[in-house]
Amino acid sequence: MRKNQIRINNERRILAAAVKIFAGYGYQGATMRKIAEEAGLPKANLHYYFQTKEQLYRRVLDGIFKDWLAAADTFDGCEEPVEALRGYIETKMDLSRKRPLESRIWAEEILRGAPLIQDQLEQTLAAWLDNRLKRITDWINKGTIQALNPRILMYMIWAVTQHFADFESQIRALNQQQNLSDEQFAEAKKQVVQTILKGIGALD
Amino acid sequence: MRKNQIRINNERRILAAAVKIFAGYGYQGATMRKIAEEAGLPKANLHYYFQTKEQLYRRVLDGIFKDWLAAADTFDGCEEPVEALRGYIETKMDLSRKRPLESRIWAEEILRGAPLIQDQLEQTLAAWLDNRLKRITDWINKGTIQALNPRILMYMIWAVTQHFADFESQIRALNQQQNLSDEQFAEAKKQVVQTILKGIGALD
DNA sequence: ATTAATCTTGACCGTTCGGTCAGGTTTATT
DNA sequence: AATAAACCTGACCGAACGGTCAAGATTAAT
Repeated sequence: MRKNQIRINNERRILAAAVKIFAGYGYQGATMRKIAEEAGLPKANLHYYFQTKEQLYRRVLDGIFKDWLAAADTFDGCEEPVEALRGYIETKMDLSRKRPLESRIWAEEILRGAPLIQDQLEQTLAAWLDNRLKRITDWINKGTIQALNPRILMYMIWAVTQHFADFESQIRALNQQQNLSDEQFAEAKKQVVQTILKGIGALD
Repeated sequence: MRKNQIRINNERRILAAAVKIFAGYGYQGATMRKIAEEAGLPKANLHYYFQTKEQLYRRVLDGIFKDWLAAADTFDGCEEPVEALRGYIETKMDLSRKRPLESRIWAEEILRGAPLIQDQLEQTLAAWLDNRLKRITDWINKGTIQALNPRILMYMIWAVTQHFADFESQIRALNQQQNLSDEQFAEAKKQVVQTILKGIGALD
């Protein structure tokens, strides 16, 4: 057996359990006992791998942040606004649907004022955003999309794409107590892309 | 002095403090001690007016829900989609800007799966939404806006209008650590209205 | 086979939580 | 002025929290 395998396996189990519990109860509402129970390990064992609750939470947030940024590849891979934005919006919505727990943990952290990830927002995310804003500005200068504030466009895209994960329980309550089916979600994705692209003058 | 005035005054003080603390720390993170300190009252006094933390929280949520629905008046007052939707989006964004704490409390409750307000969502909000969906469907049938799923349109509007309150700390981190100025917010409002209305074929 | 390193865990600790309560004070009613 | 009702609050309670630790079990290195 590969060395460190025990550590690798147990850290993975604990992190998976932590995602579930942090998403379901929030940082304060989550307890090390609940996470331990979900992971099927004694509580003291969690503290062997992650010294404090905050360290465990930080590791969870780090993983989410990486996925968040990785979703940007689609944006960069295309030259024209229609493909780039469609790809980015669809990737982001798919990510929110596939991993709603992570989306909710992120949302709660921001809601609480981003006490632990402010630095990453101000540095990594701000730099990431600046690069994309330049590309949007280029499209505006070329006349491919209409004149607008690119920053606000990105906020709109983030808002809509994450809404379907973060407000899932509200959407479910308004959808005969059923989660969106794959068909409904595909329709939503299509309409979101259509509305935004048309709304910025990239279509029609 | 009007009778009950003491109760009225103190309940108001406690509710105002509770909004601040619940918004800043979440339901679990908020403590009766913090709320009491914020209100400038002994903790035992809070329990005299609100027997439990959950009852206090419910009263806060009730107040938020009423404002939420009241913002719909603009939607109903206008016949044509451009005025109705512009009015609704602007009212909703103004409300989020004026009372971001309430918006965040609502968002956190939904994030946690709406444990306390599921009934209100499934009944009051669902009925409210159905009426508005009918009006949107009428516009589609008249050809005033293009064919789309009205439910998804409403989700998009909710997502974007609340984003500026709920994700304020993220927006601030990406805006040179400054909250949006009144001018920036007015620009955002204008662009959101423009993009959505154009995106559904109500403009141009 | 022996030693060292890593892993496991029940029992325990100080702190803080939501909530209670008795007894005093203030306000309203007659 | 007397009584009742409403209001106030320091001290306290059991439960649950994050975290610790010593001692044993397992795995890796020699």
